[in-house]
Amino acid sequence: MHICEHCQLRASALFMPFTPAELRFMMHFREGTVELERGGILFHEGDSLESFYTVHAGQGARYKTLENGDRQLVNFVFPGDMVGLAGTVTGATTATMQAASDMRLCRFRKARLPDLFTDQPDRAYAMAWIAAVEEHFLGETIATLGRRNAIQRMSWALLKVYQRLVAVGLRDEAGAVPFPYRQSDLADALGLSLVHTNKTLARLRPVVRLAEGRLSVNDQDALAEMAMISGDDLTPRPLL
Amino acid sequence: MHICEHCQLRASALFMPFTPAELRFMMHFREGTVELERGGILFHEGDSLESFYTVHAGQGARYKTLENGDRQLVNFVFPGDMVGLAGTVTGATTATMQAASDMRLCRFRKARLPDLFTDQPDRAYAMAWIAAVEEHFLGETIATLGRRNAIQRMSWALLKVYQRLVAVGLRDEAGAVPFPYRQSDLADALGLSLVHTNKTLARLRPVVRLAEGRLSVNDQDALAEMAMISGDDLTPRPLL
DNA sequence: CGCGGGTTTGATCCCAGTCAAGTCCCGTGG
DNA sequence: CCACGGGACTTGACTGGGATCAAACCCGCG
Repeated sequence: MHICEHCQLRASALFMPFTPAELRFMMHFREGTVELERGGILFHEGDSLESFYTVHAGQGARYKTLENGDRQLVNFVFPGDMVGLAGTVTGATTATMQAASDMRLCRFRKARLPDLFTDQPDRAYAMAWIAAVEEHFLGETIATLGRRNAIQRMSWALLKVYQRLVAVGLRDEAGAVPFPYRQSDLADALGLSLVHTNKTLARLRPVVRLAEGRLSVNDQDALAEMAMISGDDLTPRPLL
Repeated sequence: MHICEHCQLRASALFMPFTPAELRFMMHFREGTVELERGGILFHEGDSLESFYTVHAGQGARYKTLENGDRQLVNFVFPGDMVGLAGTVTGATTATMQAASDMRLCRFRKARLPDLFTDQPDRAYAMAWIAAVEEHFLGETIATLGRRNAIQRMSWALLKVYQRLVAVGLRDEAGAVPFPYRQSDLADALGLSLVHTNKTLARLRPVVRLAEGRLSVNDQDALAEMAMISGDDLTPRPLL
């Protein structure tokens, strides 16, 4: 399931293929691409958007800023993801979208969204599917923040990120995946302080390492180890 | 935005009205109603559903059960809400849906979902809208669990529940709304222990009371007070 | 060489979890 | 009629995980 055949190239492991007719339609539907440099902001929380996007390359994060000034990261954004749909449909994005590395995104006009639904009911169905998957992840995040302790949260997050990046084909020979986020990003994602985030990472160092913008896992056993720690089993999930 | 004109009767304050043609279509699309008694389970996490539902009356909750056995409530479910869509689209629900009071729901066949998208693009758009609103709530929940302390979480949750139930017209003369949940439900929703939930409620008692299945707020000032405590302002949100 | 962003480590404190009792209330059965 | 039990709620005492404060360290850069 996907919206952009272009971004789908990178995310092919995740999504079903397009028919030629759909491809032509999508090429037409797409408005262009957007380049975003590390740290760049695609939209702010509350913005009303004229476009939504799919991620072609690079990684980012969506976060909310609370009244007292601190940040809660809502999710990481990876190649193949769709962002900003809420901002076009409801007139206000629910979070700020920022690039953690240089990114390239495909842009789609809001105005043509009804056309998409009318002309391609399958695409509308795909969007329902994507929304459902998104909801699944947010639900897991809620469970993690609500009920797991620091080391469980950390291994859960790193495991999910790793699996996701492997799925989109970004694992290198050494078994590492790109990880442009800072420890403070992880802290804000997991609801931990920066200091405790660091100490927790130290405890996990025998299993997983974070260095030079890469996340590397020692071996397959390490993955199982992380799953064990996080309290998440390795049985392949039906979604994603 | 809504899917069921029947449930919309209860939730009319929230949703836009149907056209007569849509009404005829929806009546046909709906398969029937479901009665659920207090404690009853509509579906379990992981179930593949043949139907999804809208809530006509009563309240419930969606929760996940973790490996270690404890529960994380993902969201409360109120009249006008749609539940189980993910279970029909992706083949696996993301959480268990349980009734906190007796409930009546409207049921819609999965098999007819593509028809809905094809025949009524507006309805498809409505579903995107609903998904976006849902995502908004889940994001707020994540921010709350990640970054707020016990008393902030509690007043945030009670305020949201209260506002929501007022919006669907369930406030009585005394300014109270039905609240069939137990303190342990609140605990599981907010990621707190039952004991601390109770103590936090005690601290909030000058402002808000929970008794006999009702949630009552002293006055308008109390609402502002809760908003202040929770760190959430009272400015009306664009999304409900 | 100084500076700033990111990371690391140690010391201390406090919010919330855990354990333990006890109350209130209602339904059931002797 | 009262004893019993179980579910929801309450309250107190103790403990610990993670927040906070503080200080380095490392490294690339002007």
